Parts: sequence; C-alpha cells; structure tokens
Amino acid sequence: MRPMSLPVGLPALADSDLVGQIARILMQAIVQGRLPPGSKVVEAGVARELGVSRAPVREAARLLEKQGLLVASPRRGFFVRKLEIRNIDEIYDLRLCIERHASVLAAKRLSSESRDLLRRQIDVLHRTADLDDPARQVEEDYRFHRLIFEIADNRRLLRLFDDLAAELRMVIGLIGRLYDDPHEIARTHEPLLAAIEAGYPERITAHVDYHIGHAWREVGRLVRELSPPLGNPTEPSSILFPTVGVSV
Amino acid sequence: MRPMSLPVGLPALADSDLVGQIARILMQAIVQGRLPPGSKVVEAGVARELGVSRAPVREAARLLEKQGLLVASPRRGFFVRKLEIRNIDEIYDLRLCIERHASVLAAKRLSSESRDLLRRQIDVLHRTADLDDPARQVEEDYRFHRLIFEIADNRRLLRLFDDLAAELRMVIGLIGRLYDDPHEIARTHEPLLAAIEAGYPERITAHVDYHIGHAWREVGRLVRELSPPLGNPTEPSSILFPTVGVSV
DNA sequence: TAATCGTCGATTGTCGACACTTTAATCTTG
DNA sequence: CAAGATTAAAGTGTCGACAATCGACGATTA
Repeated sequence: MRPMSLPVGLPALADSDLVGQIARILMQAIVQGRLPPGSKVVEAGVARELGVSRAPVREAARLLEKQGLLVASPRRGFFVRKLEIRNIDEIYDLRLCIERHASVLAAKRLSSESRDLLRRQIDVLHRTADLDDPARQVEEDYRFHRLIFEIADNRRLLRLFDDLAAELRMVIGLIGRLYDDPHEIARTHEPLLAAIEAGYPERITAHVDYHIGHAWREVGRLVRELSPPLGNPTEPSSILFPTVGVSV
Repeated sequence: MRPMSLPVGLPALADSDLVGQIARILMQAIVQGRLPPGSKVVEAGVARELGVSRAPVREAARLLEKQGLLVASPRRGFFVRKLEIRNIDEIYDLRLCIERHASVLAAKRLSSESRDLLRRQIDVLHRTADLDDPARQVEEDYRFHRLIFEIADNRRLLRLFDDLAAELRMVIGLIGRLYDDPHEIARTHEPLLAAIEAGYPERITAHVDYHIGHAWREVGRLVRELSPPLGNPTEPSSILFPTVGVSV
C-alpha cells in the first residue's frame, strides 16, 4: 500500500477501474477478431453482456476511439476501425519512426541487466517457435519490442507503442500466421540486438528499418490480398464469445 | 452535404458534438493557464458552468486524460497534469522523433503549392513578430510546424503532433514569452525550410534537431527555473473566466 | 417496376438520482 | 494545546430513464 502519491504523476492503476476493465475487454475482443473491422459496437449490448450500465461503456469506447481502435460516427455509434491499406501504412510508418528512436535510446541506456532481458526474450522466441502457436508467437514478439521501449525509458513513447501495437495485433490476428517459419521470427531479432549492443545509431536504425520494414511489407501484402474480406460491414456480435464457433 | 461516407474513415466532425466541444473548452482553459497544472477538475463544477450534465464532461475528461493533459486519480477525480521536468523531456523527446520523420516525409512529398504554404507561413511569422503578441507568435509557430505534418500526409502522425502540441502550448503559455526576440523565431525557420527544399534527409534531421532542440533546452531551462511555482497544488477555479483579473 | 415518403423499432445523447468514498471541519481527550 | 477520533460536506462512480435521431421496412405514387 503505497502512501498515495501526489494527485498528478502517471495514471494511477485502480484496483476496480470499471472503465479500464471494459476498455481492456473491448480491446481484446477487437484484437482477437471477435469484433471484426467495420462491425458496430452497440453500447447497450456491451453493457448488458457485461452487466453494467451504458455510461462506463461509453467512456471506454471513447478511450478506444482516441487510441484508434474504434471510430465514432455521431448519432450512429462506434465502429471497429477498418483495415484500409492506408491505415496500415500510416501505423507502420509511425511505428518505424518511433522504434528507430526507441532502439537508439535503448542502446544508450543499455545495462547488463536489460541486455540479458533482451537476450532471454529472444530465447523465449526460439522456444515458442516450436509450439506452433501463432498467437503466442506474436505475443512474445510484441514483448521483445516492448522491452526495447521500456529500456528506452520514455513513458510516453511506451504508451504510444502500446497503442500502435494493439492495432497491429488486430491486423496480425486477423491475418493469422504471419511468417511461414516461426524460427525466422526469432532469428531476425538477433542482428537487431547485436546492433543495439554495438551502439552505433546508424547500424541500429538500419536494422530496425530492415526488421520492421519486413513486417510492414509482409502485412501490407497480406492485407492487400485479403482486402475484400477484411473490413467488410459486419453484423453486431457478442464480445464475450466467438461469433462463429461452438458456444452460444 | 456530402453523401454520408461509410461508417468508418476518419472521426467525422459533428456539428453539435457536445463531448468534443467540452474537450476543446477544457483544453483551451488548460493551455491558457486558467486551469493551472495540479489543479483539480471538478466534474459537477464544469458541468454547471457549461450548463450540461456530468456525463459528457466525464467523457471529455477521459479523452484529455488519454491525450495527456489530465491525470485521473480513481475516486479522487481529474487533475491537470503537472509540468515535471521529466514530462517536458519526454514530450520533447517524442516531438523531436516525429518531427524529424515528418520533415523528411514532407520533403519527399513537397510540391510547389506546399512549399509556398511554408514560405508564406514564415512571412506570417515575420509579420507577427512586429505585433508583440507572444500568444499569437506561439500560435503561428505552431501553424508552421503543423503544416509540415500536413504535408507529410500521415493522419496518425498529425493527430499525435496535435496532442503533443496541446501540452507544449500549456507549458509555453505558462512560461509566457519564449524568446526575447520574436524575429528570432521567424528567422530560425528559414534554414529548416531550406533543408526541406534541398531534400537531403541528413541535412533535414540536423536542422530539425537544432531547431527543436533549441526550444527543448529553452523550455527546459525556464521550467527548471519556475519549477516551484509551476505545478503547485491549486484551488479549483472557473474554466470560463480567468482566475485572476477583472471579471467575475 | 422503380423511386419516394412516412412510419416504427432500435440506438444514441443527455440527464438527474443515489450510494459510496474522500476530504474538510469539528469535536474530543490526553 | 496538539493529536487523534468523529461528523458533515463535497465529489465521484454508476445507474436507469427519457427525448431525439437514425435506419429499415413497407406503403404510395408516378
């Protein structure tokens, strides 16, 4: 029980923060594809499913709107953002921009502990590759890159990365598996870490460009292929259970 | 009267978007210093002053929280974010990162029209310098940099810049006048534009680093000087009228 | 038959109310 | 008189309700 810091610092994490919880639930539903792009998020429906009133649902939706996962259309409601290719490009463009920066910063602030964390996470990536669990692979990949931002030690930068990552996970989750060879994922991180350890900004940005750029092209290609099916106007559906499947 | 585009695109601007209006009013109150850092934003108070209920006020506050202007403390309310030096550094660090990127992008996408826009905005900066209106000077300065982001043509990047700019304007607004010589502001933009016109990424980033870095150091210095007075816990006050002054 | 208009259900935007928590003001008590 | 306990006031978190609006469907008309 910390002595309750001054009222202003960083968004204090509430133990029973209803709005935050709802926002997380909605986010998960979106990134896991249960609320596909273009689908409508009906306030009353979500509220009923979660057993709460509409007020906190609206606030949560507003947060996700500002984050970019939802789009608000006045008097019509909230919709899951479509995956138009332009959005993908804009997200990856920004991602590339901040990840270059974060990587260079991380190199500056790199300690032996933080270096070990990165190393170990690459090991995890390798081990995960054997599991044949694409979702898990994406998750561990995300963790590695998030580590870089943590080491960079700029909270705002980290928050921004989390926001972008949420949208990218939605994209990747919908695409399914991203790489044919999951070990490829693990391997491609090694030269990046090596560059960060070496500490030359040019080498680092070059490797980030290659690494992220690769994902960008790959995702862009897949989104272009799947373009019609992705982002079609869809029926409202349950956020607690899969739209298609056994349950309900 | 456009044919009402598809439900998902960019946040459609509503003509009577109460939440958006409230968010703007609150933002103005904050950046203009009527709600000083650390002060509490009482929902009922704001609602009463604006003649609305608390619901839209809460939603607006949540948006401003995600944007970084407010900090939510559960069961205690919203507070205007303090200007701790760490926040300043983090904001400027991110600003520098994305402005480098935007400037290089803008150079790539530069047309004769967009170049003229930048040129003309520098002229405006010069003319504004004669007016001895620091707030206006800051505003026109902001417009120039925003132009760069518009030319860069990445909507997400632009939104991010706007968010950061809001906080920076709060800082600068509280400091008062930033430069001793307002013409200095106008002049320092010229080599930046020249670099963008020339189009070499290295030159561009170097000039951005110099330009933004200068502001960063300046603001940092001033914030450090004013550190105790800035961000003190303050009494709640009206958002419609100045806390100190003639009216009320 | 195709297009337009009007009606009706569904959903949003906003409000006032109430319970619970925090903050302050007041009252003890050593 | 100071420090802690007690009480009152203020404020937040959440809810249910109501009017305004939107979209779909069907009736009407050319």
